[in-house]
Parts: sequence; structure tokens; C-alpha cells
Amino acid sequence: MRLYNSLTGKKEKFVPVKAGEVSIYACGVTVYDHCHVGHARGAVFFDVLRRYFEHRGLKVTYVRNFTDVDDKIIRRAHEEGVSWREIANRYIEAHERDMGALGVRPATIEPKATDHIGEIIALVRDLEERGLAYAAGGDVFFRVRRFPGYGRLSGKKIDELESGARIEVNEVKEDPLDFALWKGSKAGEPAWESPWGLGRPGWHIECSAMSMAILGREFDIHGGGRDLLFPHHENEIAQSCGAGAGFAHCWVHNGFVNINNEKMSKSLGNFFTIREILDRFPAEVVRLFLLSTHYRSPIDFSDRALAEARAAVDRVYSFLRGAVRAATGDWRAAGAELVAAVDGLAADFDAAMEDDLNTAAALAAIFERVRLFNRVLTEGGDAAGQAVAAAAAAQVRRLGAVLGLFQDDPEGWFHAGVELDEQQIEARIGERLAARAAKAWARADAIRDELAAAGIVLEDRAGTTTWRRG
RNA sequence: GGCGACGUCGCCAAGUGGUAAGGCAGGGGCCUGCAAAGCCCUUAUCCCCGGUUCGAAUCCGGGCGUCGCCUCCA
Repeated sequence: MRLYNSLTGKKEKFVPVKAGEVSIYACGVTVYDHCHVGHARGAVFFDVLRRYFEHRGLKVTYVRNFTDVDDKIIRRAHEEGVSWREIANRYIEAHERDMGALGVRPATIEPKATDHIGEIIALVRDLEERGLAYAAGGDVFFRVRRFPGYGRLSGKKIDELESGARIEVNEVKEDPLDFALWKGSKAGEPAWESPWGLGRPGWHIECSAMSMAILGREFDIHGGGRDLLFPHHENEIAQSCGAGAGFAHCWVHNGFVNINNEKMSKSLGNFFTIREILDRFPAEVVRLFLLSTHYRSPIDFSDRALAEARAAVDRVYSFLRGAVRAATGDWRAAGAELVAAVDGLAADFDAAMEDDLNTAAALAAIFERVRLFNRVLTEGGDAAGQAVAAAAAAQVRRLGAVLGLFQDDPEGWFHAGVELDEQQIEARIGERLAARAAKAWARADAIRDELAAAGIVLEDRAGTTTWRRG
């Protein structure tokens, strides 16, 4: 597989540290509020990356952390008059519920910063002993200018950073660029005993400490949203490599979700929570929307885009539903071209995914087969011809699982979210079938119109009638 | 101001040197009692200018436009 490595700015052949295994660390969320669609994109991207490695037979250890101690959590706790732990726990639960609803599988390990205070302190001490960190006024800072490789990931030069930096009012720092590894606690704030007095970890240090504690001092992939590239990941590299670790080999960053061409973000207030969106669209529609653009490009969020994604998912389920009725049998007895088309699907899918996880191209491979085998189904043909369509459907489901798509029961997919009672719908369909048999077209059409008004669309085929939501 | 990304059919979107995938929407046709679904046909030379090359959407230079990072942010 080839993956774009932010560290080198190139697509590189992915070679795991340990053959047959992959270690991935993705920066998770700070749990002070509900997650929005931007968070969903990162989560779905890493979920698919992980599923794809597994699909290729690799053993994946996927770590995704929760930042559960932080200024924003503390502020929120003060605002609500509850403990910071209550805030953190509330939004960890919300995160699990939302991501689960989105079909994002839990990571192999989901550590919390507060469960790794010991490792964090040890790492800060190590840096202090190496002269890369210094205590000042209860805080501990990283000496950015002491770390030679600083700026390599983000392509920034220290002197340019200095000139462009907004000057922070903090006289205790030796250099404005230095960042906090450990923060002394004020009264009422979460605090742990440390060699520097009561305090709590800075933001960047937890990811260095947790990733290395769980995955080792050298591992395969580390990443997150593009906005974490600087300063968060740059600082992580400084902390970890500064402490002598090899750290992550490959850095991957997903692009933003935009609204009206602008980044969706908390500060701009232009976000939709995952919960709000899942209220209006099925999870697989949201996933297909997110996967229809390459993960590194920005993607524009809109009702229209979601509606298009829904139509696209419907198209696949429509095929799957049709294929379910097809005869099963020895599909390899079908025409060579059709057999090759089934086999070729997996090949095309994998080739697309091998190329920097090109999910858009992988989806295109699926849609091409959907069209081809819809034609096979339309044209009828012999038993083997029908069986090969069924085999293609099975393949679509198997590969769809890598994307977390097309896993629902096709009939159920089209019936989901309907208000009317299903028995009642079936009864009306029965009445209409009788009317049609008697060539009472006006009566039949009246029933169809009535159901249509309730959002039910009827589809007649070969003596039977099926229905779906509009 | 510094650094970077992007600009492909009406909309979304793949494609990084060899002659433009796929989805949505639209038009025509087949199927249907009529529909729906499905199928077939149909719509681009890739922001502009210049250069390199036998050949460029793909490489280089310039321009225009959009966005991002440089501060908490997936």
C-alpha cells in the first residue's frame, strides 16, 4: 500500500515496523462538547484505514485517545457548576454513542490522558534531564530551539514562527515558542502530584506518552485532522524524538469538512453535530458522503451533497435487493466476461485503496459493477447468468464492509423511517393488486397516490409489488 | 506578512506525461395499463497565458480565484 506521509510530503510504500502488523495512533477528541461532522470525517477515515489493513490480513492495533483534562473541559465544568470529570465522562459517552451510530468501530485501545499521568510525568522528567525541558513558575516548558528537527513536519522555520507569533504574555518562558509540557494547577483545577508540585499535563505531551506507552517507542502511523499538524503533531515529534524515540514512521492527516467553502469549526459556529445529521440521514449515507472525496481533500457539507449520497446508496441497495431474488448456483459457469467482472471488482477495489486509500475510486469500481449486473438482471438470462449477479452482490457487500457501507438488509434499508404501519401498507398493496388484476386502473392508481402522499413509493415487477420510502 | 493546498461536464468527484472513472441532476428511448426501479443513448479537453515534450488535466514559469495553517480546533 502507498500512503501519503505528511513528514515527507510524498506517497510512500507502507512498510510496517513489524511484518504483518500495523500500529496506528489517531488523536481523538477533547471531550468538552458533542462531536460534529468534522470529527466524524476523521473517525470514519481512520476506521476505514483500519478496516482496510484488516481486509488485507494485517493485524491492526488502533489507538484513539480521549483528552479528558484540558482548559476547555475545566471552563465548561465551571460554567455548569459540575466537576470536570462529569463533563469528560458525559462527552465520552456521547462520543461512543455517536460514533457507534455512525458505524465507526471502537479502537483497539481508547486511552484517557488521566489514566497515563505516570507515563506523562516520566516523559517530562526524561526531557528535563536531557536539557530539553525546564521548570519555571510551577510549569514545565519544552525548549523548542534545543530540538534540531523542530518544524520538519509542518515545514515551518523557527525564526519565521518567531516573527509571526502572537506574543503570549508569559514572562516565565525562556522563548515565546516554548510550549507547556506540564501546567501548575490553580485552586479548583484537576491536579496530580509531580516533581514540580501539583499540576496537570499540557495538551501535546499526553499523546506522546500514551502512543509510546501502548504502541512502543517506534510505531507505524500517527495522525489526525490537518489542523493538528501544527503545532500539536510538530510538538509531539519534538517531545518524543527529543526523548530518543523513533516515534511514528508515517504521518497521515485528513482534510476538513467545509460549509459554504469554509472550515466547519467550533469557533466559527458553523457546525452540525453528528447527532443532528444522523437524525436526518442514515449512517451509511453520511459515510458514503464522507468517503466520496479523497480523505486529504476538503469536502463541502450541504443538504444537497447528502441527498446525492442518499441517492447513490439507494442505487446500490436497489441492486442488492434485485440480486437477492436471483438464482444462486455455480456462478463461475457464467460467461467469462461476467466472471471476470466479479473477480475484477475486488482487484479494482483493492488497487484503489492501495493508492493512498482512494475511497472515491473504490466506490466507482463498485458502481461500475452495479450497472453491469443490473443489466444482467434486467436482461434475465440463464441460471448461471442470474447466479453471477448474486455473486457480484455478495462481493459488493464484502468490499462494502471495508468502507462500512451496504451492510443493511436491502428491504430493511428501503423500509426504514416509514411512519405508516407495515401491515397496513401491505394490505393496501393487496387491494391494489386485486384492482390491477381486474384492470380497475383508476382504483389502483388511487391507492398508489394515497400511499405516495404518505411517502411510500410502489414498485411493480413480475406480478409482485414492493414498496420503499420516498 | 510567512508557509501550503486547490481550481476537471449543470452539481459532486476520480484521474500526476500517452490521449478525460464514477455518482447526482437533465434530455431522448426501452420496459410498464400508467408509473417507479432498472437498462440503453446523450452532455467536458480539464481557470487564463506562456514554456518543456513526439505527446500535458497531469511537469515548469506567470496571472486570476478559492481555501487552510501560522492561536484552541478532527
